[in-house]
Formats: sequence, structure tokens, C-alpha cells
Amino acid sequence: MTVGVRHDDLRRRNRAMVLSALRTAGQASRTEIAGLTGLSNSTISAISASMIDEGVLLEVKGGENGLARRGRPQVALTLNPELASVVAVMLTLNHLSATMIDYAGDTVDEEIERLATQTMDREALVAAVVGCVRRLVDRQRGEGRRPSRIALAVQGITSSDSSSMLWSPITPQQNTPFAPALAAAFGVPATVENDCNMIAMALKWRDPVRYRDDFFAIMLSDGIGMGLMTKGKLFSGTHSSGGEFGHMIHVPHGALCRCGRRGCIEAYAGNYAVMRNASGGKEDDPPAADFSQAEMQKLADAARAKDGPERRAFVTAGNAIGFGLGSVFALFDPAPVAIVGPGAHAFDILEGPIREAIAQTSGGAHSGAISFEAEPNEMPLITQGCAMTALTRIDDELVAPGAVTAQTLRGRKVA
Amino acid sequence: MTVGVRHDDLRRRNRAMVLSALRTAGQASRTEIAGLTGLSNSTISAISASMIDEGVLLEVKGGENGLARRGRPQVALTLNPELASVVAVMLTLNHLSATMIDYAGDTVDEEIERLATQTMDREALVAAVVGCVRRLVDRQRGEGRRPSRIALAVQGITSSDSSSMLWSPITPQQNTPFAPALAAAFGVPATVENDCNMIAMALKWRDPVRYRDDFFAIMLSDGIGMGLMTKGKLFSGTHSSGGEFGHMIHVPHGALCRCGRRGCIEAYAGNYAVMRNASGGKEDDPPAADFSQAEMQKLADAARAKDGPERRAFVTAGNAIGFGLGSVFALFDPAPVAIVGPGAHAFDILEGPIREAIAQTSGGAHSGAISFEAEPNEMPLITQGCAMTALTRIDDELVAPGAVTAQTLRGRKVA
DNA sequence: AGACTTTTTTCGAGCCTCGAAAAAAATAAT
DNA sequence: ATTATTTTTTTCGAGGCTCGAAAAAAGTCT
Repeated sequence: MTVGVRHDDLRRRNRAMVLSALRTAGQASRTEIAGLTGLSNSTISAISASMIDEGVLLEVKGGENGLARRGRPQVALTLNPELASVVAVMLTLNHLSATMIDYAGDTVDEEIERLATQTMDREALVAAVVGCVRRLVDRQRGEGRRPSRIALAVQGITSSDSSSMLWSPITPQQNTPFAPALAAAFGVPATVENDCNMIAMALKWRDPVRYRDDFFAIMLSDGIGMGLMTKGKLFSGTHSSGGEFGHMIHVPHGALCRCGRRGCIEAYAGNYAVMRNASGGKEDDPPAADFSQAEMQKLADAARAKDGPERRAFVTAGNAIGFGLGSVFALFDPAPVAIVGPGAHAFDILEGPIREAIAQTSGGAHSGAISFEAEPNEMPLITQGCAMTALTRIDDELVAPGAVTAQTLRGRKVA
Repeated sequence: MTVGVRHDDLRRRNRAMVLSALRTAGQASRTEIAGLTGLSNSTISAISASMIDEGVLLEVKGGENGLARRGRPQVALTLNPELASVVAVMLTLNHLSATMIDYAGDTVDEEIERLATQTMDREALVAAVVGCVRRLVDRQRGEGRRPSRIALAVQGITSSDSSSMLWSPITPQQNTPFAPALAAAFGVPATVENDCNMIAMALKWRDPVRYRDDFFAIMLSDGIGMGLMTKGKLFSGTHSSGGEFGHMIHVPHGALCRCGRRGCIEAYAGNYAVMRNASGGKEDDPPAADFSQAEMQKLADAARAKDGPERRAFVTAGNAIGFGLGSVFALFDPAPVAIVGPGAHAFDILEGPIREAIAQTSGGAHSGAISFEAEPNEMPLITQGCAMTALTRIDDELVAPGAVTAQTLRGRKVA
């Protein structure tokens, strides 16, 4: 049983709505906000007055648009970038970055690091992440900035309470509790997120026309992941991040996957699988380590040039992805797909086989109508998704309930 | 952008909460309701007073429980069965039933009919459904009862706006708009629902301990369907009912399915597939018509008796279901599974192969921990699910907003 | 019969949203 | 230059809703 709606919830919700409207629109006048939220002008006036008072919102002075209309001019409101900041951390294979983003969503500073994730033990991994964030935070302390929240995106499976990385291809370590470590080190809430989910979040922010309520973000790299937006909300499993597209079964008892099982989609479409198939390897050959982008590029060029094992490997990969999507469409119904990550460089060779496979599944009727888009550069998306996730959490958990003002937050830690 | 929370929404929501609490608990005192909803005693007192006044709720007179405690005795409230009623219609292969259920959820009357669904054209099918409901409604008009809502459950794919049956194995007709026809014939809102979704709804009502927030209901019959509860809410596709488990791909380019495609789970685990495999048919053999329960029973007995083609057919079926569940678990995470429908009679032979297959998938780690339960008799579940769906819609759309009182509803049509 | 206990109702306080009206701040017209 | 017009924003009072405290109600226990 959900708990009843109390009276103060009402104000909290409507404040959250105003914040959300401004976060999407960037800036908007009181009247526009009233239109967006469906609340009355008087209510918006009251809410925005108190939020300006708290230092959450700013009136945009002077920045008038050229066309001067008759009547009292609208005065735009924005989120106060100085109210708070968050750190978005991205941990991928041999790569670590921490980005500080202000409350309005603009990047302030960044710290990047290479590291050998596959050979580090759990403590070293956690220490590296904490250290990277530490350097960023220390550098920004001089500017009077302190993050209010930290979000870490990792490849692999995360727990549904966003506290731990349960499993990841970038390390043999399991159940790594990054969130508590970060929370303890910096005295602020921290979460661990799945990279593909963050990509989906970012796509929704970047291109809300194409990626609105329902879409799939497929990440092609060594592994294969999926971020899934359904009905405007990020889909997640009941215990974990879920959406483990790469480990749906493509061929029962089929090719050996990096996860130790057989027949996963990844075992046909992951980088290592394409490489294995192109080089005449057998399905039982153990998955090799990660390949450079240059190697994959060479393979793709060979596939483009002429028929041969390389092209057949990409066809196999595309088919695996297509049949997998077909099964996903059977469950969720067809929706636009974004192909993200290094594998998107080869999207021109993959698209045909993907569509061919989908056409043989229950989503097939619409296979022509499904929109695909390729975006090879996944890293900025992951970081942006992380930032937005953290910022909207601050909106909902701190700012909307009124727990936070510029005074309580500036330079001080938040419970 | 969702619309802001207005002031009157507050009352509406809290009324809905009280209704939902009573619908789940059957009866409860004001104090108990306050505990369940988290609202204060005074609020519950006010809400229940006005609802009693409207004729929505009844005080249970006299019916005291044996153990008399000290203090003023609690007086239980219930939903007034006379406030309204709904008709739950179930259309399956060659079978049609309409059941009238009162506002408290108890069955009042029923009308059953056999018909040849596969050879009827669209108009005849719609007419049959309307006719069956008509007989029930006419008979009950004498008692002063008029339904406030009609819900129809069908096998197959329904539109996400619940207006039409998009596709169903019980008829060659497509896009049959049952809901508008029923709505026009009886002047009340009508919806078309997927049978497996209704089963999931019913399971949640029947056994809320086992089937709470997350579970899967797999229906085994000629076709294979799935109803899916995630986070306490019925899962549905974005355009259709979704959850087309039976048409996820088990083996690419595999056995011929009733849907005309190849390799669907159904093409290995549907009744016709088991029959085809057991009788030495080939994968390309066109799917035969529906089989009697007796025939399937004989097959199962043969499989139990000794190794042979029959047993192998059931193993194949179980494996297909298991691998499919594995893929579903990869997306949604593992959760309890209910095996419903005629196929559940053979659950004893299927369970082993199902678990064996799951063990080879990413949900495999927990394959032993996943709870399975078999319930061969699906029809009462479908009807109950339909009734509950219709009743909760009345709660939310008519009673909670206060649009309905015993006066406005009794014997008159509702807009 | 009176004390005690628990449930339910009553009452006033405190918020919140809304509509209407007023105020503010600009442009257009005279 | 001044007035009229237009549009945005604020102010103000009305009406609802929930809540806590106190009162009333309806029993059991001694």
C-alpha cells in the first residue's frame, strides 16, 4: 500500500514540477512554467518567489530576446548554477574520468585517468575511483565548490539500490560497493549506475523529439548492453540494473561467451566475437581480450571491401542483434533504436543484417519503420546521463522538499 | 510534462487509497484503514463519512468477531456490493462466457456459450460477444442491476488503449474493435484485455504473499502467453499488450510457428508443437489445429511412462520455455513464475527441462531459487482478473472523483 | 455503577491552490 | 509628452483539505 497524500506533499510535488520544467527548458518565464505544469499563475508566482528567496532559482536580468512585444515583458527564470554541483564518474575498461557539473548542468571541471582495471584488486579499484574524484574535488574546493552528490557509471550489472557494481567485464571483481566508499569519502550520497541506462537518460535530454517516451539504446563494444526507456521512465530490473540484452540467448548451446555461458548475443556480436569469427576461430575458442579500435576498423574495412570471413562475421553479428531486438520487441513493442559505442562505426555494415533478422521476428511487420541511429562516441553521453541522474535526484530529494537553500549548501556538506 | 497536482486531486487520491485498501482487505475499520494508508484518523473519518453518505461504503452491523477486547469496538467498513456491477467477458477458442460481478467482487450471474470462433467473420464474432452479454444483462435487469463497465479478455494481442483485439489465435480476424461495440451496445465504458495480463492480475489478488510486486504468469495452451507484473504494476507494451513471450525467438530460422514465422518459443512448446514433435513430425510441418485435452493427456502419460519421442517432445518444450525465461530474466531479473493453463497438467514433466535450460542462462545462478507453481485451471483466473481490472477502474475513475453515488448509479447509465 | 480503554467524531489551526483584481512594466497611439 | 493598451506578475480573499488535540461514544473490567 502506497502511503496517502499529505498536505505538504502537494507543495513538494509542485515544486518538483517547476524544477523539472526548468531543467528541461533551460529557462522559462513564470507564465511559461504555468503553461507547462498546468498550475495557476498565482501558484507559480508563490513557488518561484520562495525558490528565488532560497537561492534555487535566478531571474535572468537583461537577457531579453530581440523581438520586443507589447505588454510587460516576461522575465525568464533559470536554475542557479551555483546552488549545488555533482560529480559524474565514468569507469570503463582501463579508463576513469570524473566530471564536475554545476546545478544548471554545465561542466565545470574534469579529471581523467588511465588505469589497468583488469588486473587491479577490489580495494585498488575503489581507491582509484575515490582518488580521481578526490583530485577533482580538492581542485574545486578552492573555488568554493563542493559536490552534493556523486554518480558513477560502470559497464555491467549494478544493484537495483544503486549501491554496488555486481558484475562488470572490466574487472574480475564482483560486488564492488563503490557507492558506500564514495559516500564515506566525501560525505555525500553516491550511486552506481549502469552505463547503458545513463546513455538512455542522456539521449532523452539531447534529442527529446526522437527519444521521448519509448526507445532502446544498444551499446556495442567488447560487450553488448542496453538502456531502455519505457513510458518515459528508465527501465530497470527488480534486483539489478536489468536490461542485460547481451546475455539474452541467441542460439541455445551456441558460441562461448565471455560470461562463461553459451549462445549469448554477445558471443556473436561483441567485438571479440566478431574478431573470433572473422579470423576463422571456432565457437568454442575462449574469448580474447579487448581489441583496439584500429583493429576493429581494419576488420570493418575488409568487410566493406569484399565478401569473405570478415563480412560474414559482421552479418552474423548483425543477425544476432536483430533477432535479439526482435525478441525484445515481442516483449516491449517496437520503438526507435540508438546504436551507441565503438561498434556504431560499423553500423553501415550491420544495419542490413539487423533489419533482415528483425524482419523474421514478430516485430518484423514494422521492420522498415523502425528508426535506427548510430552514435559512436558514447563517453560524453554516459557522463551527461550521470549528471542528469544526479541532478534530478537533488531536485527531487533536496530542493523540492525545501531541505536546501543556497546558504545550507554552499560549501557545506549535506546530510 | 505531467500536470501539476491541484488541490482537489488530493481528496481524490486519498479516497482512491481508501477504496484500494478496502478492496484488498475486504473489510476494515476506520482505524485499520488509517494504518494502512498512513492518513490520520480524522481524515479517514471524514472520507468514510462522505462515502457512506454516497452509498459507496457500508458499515458492517453486528458482525463482530468473537474476541471482545476492551474499549469501543471497531466497526468494519466494506464496499457496498450494490453500488455498481461489472461484466467480465472471456473469449477463448470456441468458448465465450460473461460474468456479472458486484462492486464487492462477488459473482452474481453468469452466461456461457460455445461458438466456432475460427470460422466466424468479424461481425459475427462481435455480435456473439454482444449477444452473450445482452442475455446476461437482460436477465439481471429484472433485479435492478446494470453494469457500469465491461471488460473482455481475449487470447492474443490487444491494443494498448484497450479498445481492440489486434491479433488472436482464435480467429483469422484482425483488429477487431470489441470495446467500441460493447460500449455502444450497453452505454458503458468497455475495454479489451490480454488474457495473460488478467491472469497476472488475478494471481496478485489471490495470493498476494507469493505474487506481490514481481512475477511472471506463463500460460501454456495451444499458444504461449505471458502476463508480467513488475514493481507491482502490470507490464504492457507501448502500442499493444506486449509480453509476447511465445513469439520471442528460441532458435533462429527454426521450427515453423503458427504465426508463420520460424523459431518462436511457441513453435517448440505450444500444444501443436509438442504434438508435432512427439508424432515424429518435421519442423516444417504446418501447425495442426487445436487438440483435445485428452490427447495432450495421453501424450503426457506416454512421456511419463518411458523415454521416447513423447518424452523428448516435452523436454524440447521445457527447454524452449526455460531458455525463453532465461532471456526474460536477463531483462527483468528472476522472479516467481506461475505456469497456468492446460499445459500446467504436464508441469511435472516440464519442470526439469525448464530448470535445466534456465541454469544455462544468465539467470542461471539462481535457477534453483526460482519458485514455480502450476495452476491448470486458467478460466476462473481470467474472469477474476477482468473483474478486478474493471472494478479498480471504477474505483479510480468514478468513485474516487466522487462522480458516482448510489443514487446516480442505481439502474441508470453512467457517462 | 463507576473506572478504564479504545474507537470515532468534532473543532480549530495551518497550508495550499485558485480566481479575480490590482499592480507593474513595457509598447502603441494620440 | 501623455494616455491607452497589452501582457506579466503579484496580491488578496475564498474555499478545501489534512492534522493534532480534545471530546464524545461505546464497549469491557472491577
